[in-house]
Amino acid sequence: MPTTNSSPKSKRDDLIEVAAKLFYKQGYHCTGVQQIIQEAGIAKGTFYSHFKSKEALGCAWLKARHQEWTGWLLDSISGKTTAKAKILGTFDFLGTWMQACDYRGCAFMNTLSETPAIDSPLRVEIVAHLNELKEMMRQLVDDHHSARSKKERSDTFKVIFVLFEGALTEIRNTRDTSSLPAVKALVKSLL
Amino acid sequence: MPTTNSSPKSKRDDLIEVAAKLFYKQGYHCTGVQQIIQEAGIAKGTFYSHFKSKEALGCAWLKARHQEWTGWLLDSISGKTTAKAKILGTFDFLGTWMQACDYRGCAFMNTLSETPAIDSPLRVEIVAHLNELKEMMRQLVDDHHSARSKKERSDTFKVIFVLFEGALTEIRNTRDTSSLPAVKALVKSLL
Amino acid sequence: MPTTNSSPKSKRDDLIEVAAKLFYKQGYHCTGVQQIIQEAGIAKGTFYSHFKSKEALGCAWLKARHQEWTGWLLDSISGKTTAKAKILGTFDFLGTWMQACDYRGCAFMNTLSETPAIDSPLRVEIVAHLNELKEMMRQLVDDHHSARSKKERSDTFKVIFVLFEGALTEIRNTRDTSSLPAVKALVKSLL
Amino acid sequence: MPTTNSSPKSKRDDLIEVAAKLFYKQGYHCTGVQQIIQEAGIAKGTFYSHFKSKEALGCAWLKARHQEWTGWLLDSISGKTTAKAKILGTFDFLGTWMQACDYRGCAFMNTLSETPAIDSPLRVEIVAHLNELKEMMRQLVDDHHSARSKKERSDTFKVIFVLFEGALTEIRNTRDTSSLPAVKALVKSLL
DNA sequence: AATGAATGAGCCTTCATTCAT
DNA sequence: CATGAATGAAGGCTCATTCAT
Repeated sequence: MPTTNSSPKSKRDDLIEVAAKLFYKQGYHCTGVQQIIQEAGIAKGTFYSHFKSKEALGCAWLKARHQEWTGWLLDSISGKTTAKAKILGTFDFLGTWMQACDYRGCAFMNTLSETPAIDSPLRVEIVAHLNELKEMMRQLVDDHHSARSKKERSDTFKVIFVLFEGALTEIRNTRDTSSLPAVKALVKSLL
Repeated sequence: MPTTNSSPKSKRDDLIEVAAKLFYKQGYHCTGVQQIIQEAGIAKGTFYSHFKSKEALGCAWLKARHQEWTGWLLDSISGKTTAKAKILGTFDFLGTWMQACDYRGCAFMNTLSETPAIDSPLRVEIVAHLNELKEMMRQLVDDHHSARSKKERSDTFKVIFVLFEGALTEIRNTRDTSSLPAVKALVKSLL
Repeated sequence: MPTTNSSPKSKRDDLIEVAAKLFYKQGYHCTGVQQIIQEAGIAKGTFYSHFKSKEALGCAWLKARHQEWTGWLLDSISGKTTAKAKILGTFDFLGTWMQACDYRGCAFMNTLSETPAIDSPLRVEIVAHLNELKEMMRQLVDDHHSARSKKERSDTFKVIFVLFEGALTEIRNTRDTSSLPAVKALVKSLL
Repeated sequence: MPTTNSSPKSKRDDLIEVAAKLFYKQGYHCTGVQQIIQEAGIAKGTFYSHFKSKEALGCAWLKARHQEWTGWLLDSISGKTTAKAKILGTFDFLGTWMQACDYRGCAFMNTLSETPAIDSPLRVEIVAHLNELKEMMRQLVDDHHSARSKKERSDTFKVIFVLFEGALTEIRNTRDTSSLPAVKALVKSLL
């Protein structure tokens, strides 16, 4: 995601950008503040003038990541004209994106795995992201199946969302997208 | 997985047992060797006479975890007489187990999230587990659909496995099993 | 020590005022420049345009504190008409002031405890304060015992000053003024 | 205070010994863990295997200091045969000791100045020391004035203790023992 | 004067691991 | 096998100070 305007990036943005790369690739706990500031070419003190803690940077990263990733997803389906096509498009996006990210998977789910403490501030961002993604897909299903009963729509949405999460997980685990066509075919049959 | 004989547990087993609890609950990187030996009541040196590194303990944990978890799964479906009932039973198991483990999810997938390095020794255990689980389920689908074409069986298996991984992920993320009935109904419709 | 005119306080004075509160309450080394400027609502750069270092602020604080505290002491005995009454009054002041300051004790002695280096600039202010206080009390004793020999006056002053410092210390240590009456009675017997 | 036997000192004792020197000379907050381990020739990790924090070392130091200093005091008056001589001896000790310690004063009072927080663990040790010293002197006064009323003994003790604390403070402040003879003479007159 | 971003040495503490006993 | 003292690199974070605006 290149910045759209040519305004000079702030150090804060530099830090988030570097952290995004490292947290995502190496994991949150395997990435030290030291490495982040080193790769960003920024002093220790500067880091802590922008973020009160590593955790605060983690939250800022997840907030930014939510915007970025949601943008990618929406962009990828913006050309589709029907809700059904959009839903199917999200599964195509899954394959494309996972290959592009070297099969690292969902930043939010990965960070949730690393941060089981139920009161972690990171969890707030994670849950917010997952909920928003969920609502986005629920809306698409509702749009497509507007004629059906609430219960039917809800169940359809539930399994499609589980298929989305499952496909993501499977591709991450195996570094292989070969399950995707069958999954997509099943989704199609549900719509 | 209880030990089959009544011999006193070795220190090595004590360490794995304590590590299992802590790695699973807190995460691999958030759990220090110090905490493990402390809670196991074992000396530092003794630890390193049994495991050459924390990573080696991690591998031993995952090996043991594979046996334990697979045992739970097989036990839970051993009463079923048909392949179809066994497959559906795995989804019931999912709900029961996830509630019992406080929604922490799959030790292997969580550890994969924490340890993205592709050459990590932990990854070997993770991949082995996931592959064995996959083969187990593939066998069940093959047994059930023995009359169908290889391609059909393969596709059915793929989507069921994705549904299994997806349901697991969804329950972990939301600490809620309410997606499970719809997922199970879909699986049933596929068999 | 209120400012004698009604001009708005300068930032410099704000800084000294905030520092006074924090240095006294928390100790000199436990109080950071950051906290001072934050509570004063003043920028980092502004701080260093007024004081070349934290130590310089410390000196300014002690200078101001000397004026303030000496003012309190003099005010408290200004109503007394004899030297003897004034001397006894200083011990009454001790009790009143120590209770008011929550038994934190003498800013100068406390800072001396924190700053043992013999060439510390802070020490200059501390010694100056203690000397001036000493001369003030010596004058009172001289006034009262003007008929006695120099040696006698000097010895009387010495023990009274030691009793003053001792009472201050004792009240600080115990957060309790119950030694004061006995001390005051002894002082009275010496005059 | 040299160790009386030739047993090899433990690293823990080395650390306390080095810390004692540095905390006393430079102050608690001006002395870093780094400097302590460096001068003790001990690794970081070793430090924290002996003390869970710098504060814990501080407490251990004060505990040891209490024994050491009390020993010095008792030794210095053990040759005296009467309570009166012992009391007067404590003031002689004051002068001797203060010159020997380069007028740094009482480790406990200095540390109290640095650590105003009322719930500091260091304060527990400080208060314990001051109380024990107080009881020691109260006992001497009681022994000497056993014929007098409780109130009389209490008041005498109070002023003598204040004189002790005051003399200590005055010598520390001025790096000069010249007040001591007059103080000692006054104490003598009270006994 | 005034600002506040930027600095980097230093803070206390924890880490996984080694080694002599 | 078992011990636990010892290691030192690295962890996250705060410090007093500088400097371009």
